[in-house]
Amino acid sequence: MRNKEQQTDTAEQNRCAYKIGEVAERLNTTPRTLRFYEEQGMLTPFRSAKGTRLYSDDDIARLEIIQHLVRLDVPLRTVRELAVARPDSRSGDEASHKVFELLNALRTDVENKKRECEDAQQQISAAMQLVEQCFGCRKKPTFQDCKDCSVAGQINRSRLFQLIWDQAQA
Amino acid sequence: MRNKEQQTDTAEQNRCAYKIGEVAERLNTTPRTLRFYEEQGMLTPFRSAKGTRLYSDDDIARLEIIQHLVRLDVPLRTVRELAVARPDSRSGDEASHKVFELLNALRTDVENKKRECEDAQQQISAAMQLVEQCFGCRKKPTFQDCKDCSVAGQINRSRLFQLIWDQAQA
DNA sequence: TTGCTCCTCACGTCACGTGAGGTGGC
DNA sequence: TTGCTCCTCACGTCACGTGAGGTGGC
Repeated sequence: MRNKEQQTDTAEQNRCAYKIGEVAERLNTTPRTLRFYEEQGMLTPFRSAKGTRLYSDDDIARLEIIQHLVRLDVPLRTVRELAVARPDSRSGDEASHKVFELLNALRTDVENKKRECEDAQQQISAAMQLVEQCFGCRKKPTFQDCKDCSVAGQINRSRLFQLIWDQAQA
Repeated sequence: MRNKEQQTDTAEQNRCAYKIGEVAERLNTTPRTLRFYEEQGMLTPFRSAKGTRLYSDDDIARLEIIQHLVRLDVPLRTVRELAVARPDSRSGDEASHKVFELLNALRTDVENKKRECEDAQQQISAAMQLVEQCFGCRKKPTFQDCKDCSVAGQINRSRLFQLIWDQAQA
């Protein structure tokens, strides 16, 4: 690594150094979460002489990716595995196969999650249509009072609605 | 409620009473999770004389709905709110408006989650295509050795790939 | 000096996981 | 009796949330 490159690297790290509060607000999260990611070795922001964390644009990009994965219930452990697979490998071939496997597993997880979302959307829509039919109803919402209502006969149109409509809880 | 109906109710509860192990296996979960849902007041399975939990078909249907919602990161608190909104209301109108609001909030959450999945699918596909290009590469996966590779120039095709490819971690 | 953000412990929470030690039916 | 499942504590874990008490620049 030549001297010129090192200078550029340092310059890029110092340029655009944001404090934890700004970064948290920008990423719609909390300082505690950013400190936690650091605790877990997900990234190591630069520190000022007094110890204040200073995040570069690269750090922020990294955090955004972590956020995306975390929102899809990817454990931080897996995120870290993805991040270290390449530097921990001895050749491009080894690195790429490791990463490919991780990404492949991730892909099926995301596919399944998406399907769950689509199923839930169906359930929610159906349940909302049923619930709307009770707007303005003055009866008490009990098994007895609803027994002969037309809504009662449609319960099986949504499993989610069965949870809502369910008979007395002990 | 007439005598005949009560008999039927009791019969239905006793009929098809599964033990916790069977139920856990069928729902692809653990006995501990089912006990936890009970602790949280999500359902109250019947007990045998010796204390063994016996789950009815209705209990299982209820558990399946809870599982769906939990997988979408719906807090158990919210699931419980959905379940108690109706019995806790004084009229069908009140119940339906409460439930409608809860379902409406849930719908937007699920929509957002689905969008996150779709975005992630794009990222993952793009990252996999890039990673495949490193299959068979004998170089060391370092900044220096990869600098002039054609893959290095495509990093910006996937933000996820940037996490994988990222320069040295401190 | 006041107000704001930053820092490091450190305990709390939520949805379970994981033994520890004991009971009960075939 | 052996093997299997069930039970109730109760502590551990993961991804943070939430004060507690103190420092630092405008």
